[in-house]
Amino acid sequence: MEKALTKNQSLVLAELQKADAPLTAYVLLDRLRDQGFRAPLQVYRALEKLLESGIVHRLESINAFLACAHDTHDGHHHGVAAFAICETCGQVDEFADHIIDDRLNSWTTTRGFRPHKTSVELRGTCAACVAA
Amino acid sequence: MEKALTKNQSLVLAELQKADAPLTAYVLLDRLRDQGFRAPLQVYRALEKLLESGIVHRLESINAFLACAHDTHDGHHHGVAAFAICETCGQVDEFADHIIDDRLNSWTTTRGFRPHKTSVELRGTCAACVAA
DNA sequence: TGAAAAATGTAATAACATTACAGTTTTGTA
DNA sequence: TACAAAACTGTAATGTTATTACATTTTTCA
Repeated sequence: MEKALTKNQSLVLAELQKADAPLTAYVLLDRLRDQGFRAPLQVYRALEKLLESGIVHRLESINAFLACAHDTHDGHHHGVAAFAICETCGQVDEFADHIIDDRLNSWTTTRGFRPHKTSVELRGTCAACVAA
Repeated sequence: MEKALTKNQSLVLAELQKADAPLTAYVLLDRLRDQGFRAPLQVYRALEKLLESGIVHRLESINAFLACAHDTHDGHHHGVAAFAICETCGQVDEFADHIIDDRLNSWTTTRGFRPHKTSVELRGTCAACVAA
């Protein structure tokens, strides 16, 4: 069942959803000052919950956060999310590849490794910026 | 052709090679104080070069650095490196999977995305720590 | 040999994240 | 519905990771 979001969680999520690129915690803080945010922890705590429920992703390679591109209303897993991050324009493309999933599962199963959090991130230049 | 390492680069690499787990920049700094290191930048600058040449990897998800597990004497690429990071004992297993490579290449080629740096990181619990 | 490129040293600061402590709101249930 | 537990919030301080700025030295190589 869907857990309702608290006020701070909703505010953080809304900012991420209206942004067209990932935001850092401190940018979120700045953008939420008008809504009463005063300290980093307010942002980090909200993010923590949003990350847990998978509504938001953290891009490890750039310390930034992004609303999940998929419809989150359905509860199903869509495997490991991969991200193509354009270092020029900041746009991020989220995708899933079940074969990559399979390969990673195969590796972890064989080795007895219990994955907790997996990240696949490509940093580079998107087609539009390559053309420009 | 192989570029010779400078003094600072050699010192940083040697520390990483003698460590049995990834080290952060500031841990490296502490361990190299006796060799004359005084400031973070000395570490970061050495790391920058070591990362460029692929002798060292950066683990994005834990902000730490690791000497490459492969023989670096041969100049060949071994595709994208994947890392299984045990959050309990800190040990890291580096592996490569050419099928994952293929899938990522396929995605980037199709989309016209030019990858600059790719990271695949699994954080979790290794077999030994699961057993314990 | 001498100019350009690369590397180094040091200080200061920026960017990202957590700990500690105090208080409030929500939730579930006796 | 009262009330205890759990979750959430607020604030300050601090810890951790990385970069900018500036001055100097060393290496490279034409």
